[in-house]
Parts: sequence; C-alpha cells; structure tokens
Amino acid sequence: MNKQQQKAVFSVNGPLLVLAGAGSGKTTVLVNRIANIIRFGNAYADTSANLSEADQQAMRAYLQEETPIPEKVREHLAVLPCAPWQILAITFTNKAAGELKQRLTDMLGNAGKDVWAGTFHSTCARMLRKYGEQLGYSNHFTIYDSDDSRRLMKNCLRDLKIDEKVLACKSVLGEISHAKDSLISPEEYLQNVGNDNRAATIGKAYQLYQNRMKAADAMDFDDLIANAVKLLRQNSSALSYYQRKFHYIMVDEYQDTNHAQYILVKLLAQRSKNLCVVGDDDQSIYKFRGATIENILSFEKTFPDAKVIRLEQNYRSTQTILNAANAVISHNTERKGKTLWTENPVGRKIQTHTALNEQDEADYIGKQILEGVEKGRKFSDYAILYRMNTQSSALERNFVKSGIPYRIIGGLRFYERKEIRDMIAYLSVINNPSDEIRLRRIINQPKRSIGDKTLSVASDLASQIGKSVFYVISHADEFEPLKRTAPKLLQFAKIMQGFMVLNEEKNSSLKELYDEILSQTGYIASLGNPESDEVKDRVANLTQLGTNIQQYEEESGEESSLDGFLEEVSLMTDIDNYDSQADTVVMMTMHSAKGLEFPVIFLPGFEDGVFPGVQAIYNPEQIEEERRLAYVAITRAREELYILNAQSRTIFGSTNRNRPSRFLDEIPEELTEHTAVRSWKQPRPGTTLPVSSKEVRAAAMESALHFGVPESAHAKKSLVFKPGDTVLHRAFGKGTVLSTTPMGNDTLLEIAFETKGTKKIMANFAHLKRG
DNA sequence: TAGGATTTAGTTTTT
DNA sequence: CTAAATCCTA
Repeated sequence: MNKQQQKAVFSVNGPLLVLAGAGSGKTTVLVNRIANIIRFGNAYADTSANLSEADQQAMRAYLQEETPIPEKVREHLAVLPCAPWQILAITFTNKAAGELKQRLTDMLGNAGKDVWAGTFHSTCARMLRKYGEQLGYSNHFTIYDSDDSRRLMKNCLRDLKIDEKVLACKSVLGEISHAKDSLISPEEYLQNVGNDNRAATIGKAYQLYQNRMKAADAMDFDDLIANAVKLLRQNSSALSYYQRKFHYIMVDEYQDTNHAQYILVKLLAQRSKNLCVVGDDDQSIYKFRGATIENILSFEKTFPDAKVIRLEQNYRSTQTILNAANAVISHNTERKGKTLWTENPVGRKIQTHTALNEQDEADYIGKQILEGVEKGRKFSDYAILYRMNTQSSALERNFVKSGIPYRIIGGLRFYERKEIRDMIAYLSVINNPSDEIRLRRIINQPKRSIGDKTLSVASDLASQIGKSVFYVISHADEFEPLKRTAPKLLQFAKIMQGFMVLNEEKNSSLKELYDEILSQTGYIASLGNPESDEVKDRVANLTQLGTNIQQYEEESGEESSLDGFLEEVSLMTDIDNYDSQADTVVMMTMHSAKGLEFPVIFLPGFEDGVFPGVQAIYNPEQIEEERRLAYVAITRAREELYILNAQSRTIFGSTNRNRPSRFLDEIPEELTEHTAVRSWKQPRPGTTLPVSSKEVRAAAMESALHFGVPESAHAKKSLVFKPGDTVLHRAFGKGTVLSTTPMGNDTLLEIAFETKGTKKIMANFAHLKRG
C-alpha cells in the first residue's frame, strides 16, 4: 500500500473523509481498515499517566494514526478489543457488501462474518425489524418496490378523483420521494403548500398513500430510510442502543447519499465520532434520485476536526485512459478538484469509431470482440456500457447472430418478471395478509373468476369495519354484497390459509411451501401452451426461483424465514446477481457499472441527444452530472477503450441524426485513433436520406456490404453449409453442423462445438471457415 | 367476468 | 417501437 492508503487504514479514531479517485484502491483500504480495527482494537490512552508534554503528544499522534511510539508511552496505552459486530459498513450494493465480508473472512476467519455490512436500505430494514413496533409497524412488514408503489398510488389518485392527465402518477411519486428524502412528513408537507393548488393535491395524495401503506404494513424504499431516522429521533433507547453498539461506522460511495441518509449516519455516529466516509465527488451520478454532493463537500464543516485523506494514484487504467478521463472531468466547475495519476504504461490509444447506425455500431463491437477472442482474450474481458437500457437490443441482435455469449445486467430484471412477481406476491401475502396491493395481484392469478368489481366491494367493506381485505374475503359469506362470489372468495382464502399454516409449521421448509403453492394454485398450467417458447421460459424462471429459495435456506440455515427471504429479494438488484466468473460479455448501463472494472470497455452512443441525453442538453447542472457519468464510464477500463457514435440512430421508433457527443470533443485528439464507416460530414451528393427505419436498415445493409465488412465476409455469403459439415469458428473452434434453417437471406446453423457445446449461430455473421 | 382487439401513452439512470 | 391501458363483445 502507498503512504496515503496506509494513512487511511491506520487513522482509526475520529471523523475521516477519504477522497478516493477511481481505481485508487479504495476497497483495499476499506477492507484493511476494518481488519485493522478488529485486530488491534480501539487503542486508548491512560490520561492519568504522568507524561511529559512531548510524550502526550506522541500518544495522541498514535491514537490518530499509526506513528512510531516511544517505549515509555507504550505502557500507558491500552487496547480495547473491538468486536466485529461493533463495526457498521454501508456499501452501495448488496454485492459490494458481500464482497467486503468475503474479503474480511479471508483475512480474519469467521470474525469477518459478524461485521454489519449492507446497503443503507438493508441496514435500515434490519433496524426496523427490531424496533418497527415503536412506529406502529409489525416486525414482518412488507417492502414495496416501485411497481407496488405505482399500483398503490394509482388507486389513491383514483379514489381522490384526481385525473392522471392533470397530475401524473409518476410525478406525484417523484415529489413524495423527494419529500421523504428531505424527511418531510405528509402533515408538514401540507402545512407548507401555501396556495399552491398542485402541491395541495400532491400533499393529499401523499397523506392517503402513507395511510394506506401503514394499513398494509408496508414501507417503500424511501420509507426505510425515513422511518429509521424517525425511530432514532423519537426513541431514545433505540438511539442509544445503536450508538453504543456501533463503535466504528464506514460509509462507501458517500457522494451518492441523500439528506436522510446523511442525518441517519450523523445520528449513529454522534456518540463514537468514529465515522469514516469514502467517496469521490467526481463520481456522483445519482442526483436524480436525491443524492446531494453537498454531503461530501460539507463533511469538513459538519465535522470540524475531520481528517481528509486523498487517494490519487490510480492502479487500474493506462495513462491514456486516465488522461482522457481527467480531461473530460476537468470541464466541470463544481468539484473539489483532484488529478489522478498512474505509474501504469501508456497503453493503446482510445479507439473512436463512427458507425452508420446502431446496427452497424453493434456489428463493429461484435467484430472487435471476436477478433480479440481469437487473439486470446476471454469474452468476460469485455463490457459494453450504455446510457439507456434500450440501447442493448441492437447489440443483443448482433451477438445472437454471431454467437457471442453475453449477459445483460438490468433492463428486465429477474425479480421484475411477471411470473416471479406473482409468486413473490403469494409468498408475501402469506407473510403479511394485510398487504392489499399484492393480494389484488394474485387473487385472480390464475383466473378464479374474481374481478375488479368484487374486489372494490370487498375493499370498501374492509375499510368500513376496520379490518383487512383478507379478513373480509375469508368471511365472505357473512357479507350480503359478496353473496354471489362468496364461494370463490372462500375457496381462495382457504388455500391461502393452508399455506399460512404450512409456513408456521416448524419443520417445513420454504422450498416445500413454494412447491405447494405452485401445485395447489395450478399456476404453471394457467400459463398456457407448455410447448411455446414463452411459457418454457417462464417455467424455467419459476424453477430458478425455487433454486434461489433453496439456496437462501442453505445459506442462512437456522435463521432462514419467509420474512428474511422476502426482504433479501426486495432489496436485491441485478448487479447483486452478477457472477464475474462466467465467460461472457457483459452489457449494462453506465450507472450499473459503478465500482466495476474490465480490461476492455465499449461505450456506444456517444452522441448529443443520447449521451448527454436530450433532457440534459440545455441544463448546465445536468450536463455536469452527465459528464461525471462519462468519467465513471471511462475509468471502468483497464487496458482498452472504444468510444462509438452513429450517424443516425433509431430510438423509440424515430430515427435521428445526432452529432458526436461533446464529451468526445473534450478528449485530446492525440489520445485517440479514429475510424469511420464513411465520413459523417455529408451524405454523398444525389443520395436521399433514408427516412423509414426499414429504409435505414436497407441502406445499412447495402453500405455494410461495401464499407464495413471485410472482403472475406462478402465471400462467405456464398458459403453454404449442410448438416454433417465440419466448420471452424474463430472463437469456438472446431464443430459439426447439426441442422440448418433458412431465415431470410441468412441461415440459422446449429453447431456442436468440440469444446464449447452446442450453439445456434447465423451463418453470415459467424465468421465460419470450413474445417 | 374473460379475452381479444384496439388505442394510447410514454419512453433515463436505481435502492 | 413497445407495453400498458382501455374498450368491446361473448
């Protein structure tokens, strides 16, 4: 470790701000700092000792950081052991927390497992499970995700007779989220509306929404933080419990914390003052969801005796990549200012490429990857980072065609798939029957002939008698208005109650419960034709969920519970599932890539209007945020960086010609090497601009034949394969053709490779040779 | 109430 | 362009 890193590791007591540039070994510092605290504990001085002024000073210096200490002083120092559970480490993703724990366990053995490591949300959830009753929640409250929140808000707006055309559900939710970040309750919100009509309406919706959340025993993401703060503020025994428990607190990615999170950390650290925050103001990219860079900029004001350590040596990227990153970020005005440097080699120049359109761009990327793999790179060396999830589809099409194995992080997430959410909803209603939103989701899924009408009647009855909807449904025969549907409702209630009993039984496992739900509800059968690809896919997902449940049970052993599983699931993100071992190319948004690194990075869509996005172009503040995002994206690359733009691009059905991104202009020319399919300045005289997407595609095809694709690929088009042929793929090696299916101008080949298994590949894109 | 057909709206980033 | 919402009919 370098001097600065050592200093950060050994500065144990008191507030500490570590400004850690990209790739500066921040995680190493964090891990070693925690290990150091556990090993050597909390050194404190015997202040009653009769020491000279100089010795006292030496002692103080020692307490603040590892400095040499005179023998005479040593005997007056004591070391308090610090237990792992007295350390709280807050990370940005669950995955980061898991890795932190893993590395600690590698160093310290089992002690590493007892460190409290998690995200803000999981930490708060844990505190609220213990103390939530103080705020009127049960200890198995449900955590709503954004879809649940949306459904609930829709209902609220409908019941308040607010027309969504006047006030969109989304903007109300956004406003409420902002209020919660600022720790403003519905009542306070309503007090401050003045004569702003819109605000008054939002306030009413906020209040109703919160009341219903409480009735459903549910919290949304923002509530987790806000309620944790509320708990600590109004319950002094909880506050003092956690203040005494956590001797040391560390917060990673501090630049992306919001106001509520800042208050939370401040409360927890008030007693011990041992707060260490790590962050990089240049990497703050979550302003849009309430993160305030202020937290990091004002840390020294909040904690006047704070020590500040800068980590500016980069161990990740080549000089070229780092220079480009520095050049781009230097255009921002609102920053603390630092310059990363590295002893790494200069490396290859940054490859900038102008493609015709998004398909052509994807082809270029695919080609570079296949060439690289041929030269010995692994697929997992490559990552593609884009601004919007929608950009992945062009890449996906190309990768399928050329047989490049890939994974997409984000986009349609596993836990957002309909069938998965349905099963999760079953599990959470079993866990918490008051959860009306999720009850509504499953009551007619599979179809039980229970419609909207019946449900709103039941819902009204429930609020009249002050019981939950589930209560009304399970006593449906006692209510006159429900006479007709009562048998159906009772039948549903009966299965659910059966599940609840099963869940209560001590010796039954979650996996058994899950399998029972699947079979008793006949869910799989209700999906339709089991031969169709779509249903096969869904069934595979349901099986995967079963595996996940089993895995959870194995991991948490005695501790496992339905509660625990649901909590883990609701706070899980795609990036948490990302397995860096598998040999596949990875695609994700630049946001998701935070904290990750790859040998080769592709950045498609560097065009004004895509990145920076249209909404940001006329807003200097937002441009700065986009520029920080560019900085994050560039600094993910270790060895090679490709930046791409396209002359025309089709997004959301309309085709636009975008000029290259201003961020490209900010990279000094001597760092780049540019290639282009064709000069983007002028279309050739006499050429009409393609208008429809169909024409664009045709033009791209035509143009690719003449410009983009090398001569050999042209010739390959005439190569015809038949089953039994031996072929040679540049990445997969030798294989035998199993089947051929003509598709348009191309042929889909199924090939059994000797070492890489059976794959389906499009003939024209596969770069095949005869074996 | 189910299911299909048609229209329409909404398109950034995520715990 | 896609996914969701709405409408319409059986």
